[in-house]
Parts: sequence; C-alpha cells; structure tokens
Amino acid sequence: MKTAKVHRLGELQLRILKVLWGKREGTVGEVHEVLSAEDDFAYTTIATMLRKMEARGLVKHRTEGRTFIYAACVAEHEVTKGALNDLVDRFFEGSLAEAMNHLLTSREVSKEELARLQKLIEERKKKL
Amino acid sequence: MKTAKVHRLGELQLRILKVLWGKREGTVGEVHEVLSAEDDFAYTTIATMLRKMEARGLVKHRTEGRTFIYAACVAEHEVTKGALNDLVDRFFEGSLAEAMNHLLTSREVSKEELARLQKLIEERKKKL
DNA sequence: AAGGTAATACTACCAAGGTAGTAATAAGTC
DNA sequence: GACTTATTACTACCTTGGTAGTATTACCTT
Repeated sequence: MKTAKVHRLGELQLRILKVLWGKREGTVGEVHEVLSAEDDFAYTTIATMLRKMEARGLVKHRTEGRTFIYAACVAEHEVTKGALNDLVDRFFEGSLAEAMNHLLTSREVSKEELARLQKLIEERKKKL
Repeated sequence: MKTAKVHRLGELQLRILKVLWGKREGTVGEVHEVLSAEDDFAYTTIATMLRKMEARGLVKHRTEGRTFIYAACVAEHEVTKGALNDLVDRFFEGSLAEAMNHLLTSREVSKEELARLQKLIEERKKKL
C-alpha cells in the first residue's frame, strides 16, 4: 500500500508537482520561477518543500554539479485519480452519479462541455 | 467572503458534520455514538473537535441544562459544492469534462450509473 | 448526604503543510 | 585571490487537524 494517502496533498505541493509534471524535471530555481509568476514565494520555501516532498516519496532528485534536479515520483494520473476517488467516496459514499449531479447543478456548464460529457459517457458505455 | 476555505475539512470534521446534517442536531454523546459504531474515538476527542469546529464557525450550539446541543452552521450542499469546485479547479483548471473523464476511466461504473448520468446531462441541457 | 456519572473545560501532544531566515559552500567573475 | 552569487542544509515557527488525558462541575440516585 505505497499509494496510501497520495491524495492528501497540500496546495503548494500540488502546484510544485504540476510544474514538475509539465517540465518532466526542474531545479528549485525553475520551479520557484514558475510559481512566483502566480504568487510570491521565497526561494527557500520551494527548496524546503521539495526536500520535504522527497522525504515523503513524492519527488526524487538527481545531482548535476551541485544542483539538484527534481522530478516527480508520482504520476499525475495517479494523484488525480486518488483525489477524485477520495472525494467521491467521502462526500457521496462512492456514488458517481451523485457527485456528477452536484457538479452539474453547482457549476457553470457550457453547451460544449455537456456535449463532451455525453460523448464520454457514450464511449464508456461501449466498453462495458 | 465567509464561504472561504469551507472545503478544507479534515476527515473527522466531515464525519461529524455528516452526523449533524443527518440528525439536524446532536449532543457530543450522540455524535460520538454514531461515529464509534464505525471507528473507535474517545468521547473527549469528539467534544474537543466540536469545540474547535465551533471556534471555526462550522458548528454552533445551544444549551439545554448543562448539555450542549450542536448543529451545523454550514449547509451540506455548500460544503460539498465547495469541495467539488475546489477539486475541479485545482486538478483540472476548471474543466468539468476533464474531471468527468478521469472519473469515468478510473472508477468502476455500472450501467445504471451511466444511464443516470445521461439523464442528468439531458436535464441540464434543457435548462440552458 | 454521599457517591457515582456524565458533561464541559483545559491542557498537552503529535504530525504535516507551509513559510522563511540564516549558515555553509561552491563556483564563477573581476 | 577577493567578492558576489547561486545552491543546498539546518533550524525554527505557525497553523490546523487529530487525539485524548485530567480536572471540574453539576446532576441524579440511593
């Protein structure tokens, strides 16, 4: 059960992972730069967080010179899936339709999105 | 912005809220009893948590004799909606279809659920 | 009236996320 | 060779969720 609790990610941790997923790898400086474009973070905050995340097994690093080049250890798909499943289980006792219902009624949904959703369901049906 | 961060609820907090939503109100003992049926909690753990939650504005209490009768301050719908929206925003940059896609591909979905989903989407379409 | 019981209050921890300053170090620049 | 700069290491704090023991109090039952 090594995948345990992968969904319990903090805000910053997720954002860092997203950067790494997008670039495949990145130094502290690179991650910091990307995130600082949105919010203000100290360089050391990112560095510390990355070190903590490595201790948790979320990322790993290789060394180039004296610089650490970090990469995600967890797949985006896995994390996303974990978070979604967790939420559906926690809030809707596992009922996908219930979750969907809430989403549809509480969000702005465009006609295009609805069409996409229908298509997705159609395809899913065929695979049953 | 009083709805801020309502989605960031811990596991126990959510479970307590669910009990209160279900019963409309409840004493520490009642909540404790319900939750203890599933997991083992000390009575004082529930009491402490409820007090902390009241400080955060999640629940409130009225007094009957010397007993506190707690009730949720936040609507189930609001919390659920907040959590879902937060997740869709955080993981899928707000794309409902993207979120749905992940749900459909990573979960077990029954034929009945798919049918329900289609119906939901149909109805939503009419309201546009 | 005494004793048990149930209720809240208070205190204390622990873990984890988040944030960042300071120190040490290494490497490139003038 | 001295100086600046980039980089990691260490340390320290704060917050919040979670967990629960101990203390106090008030009530209820013999």
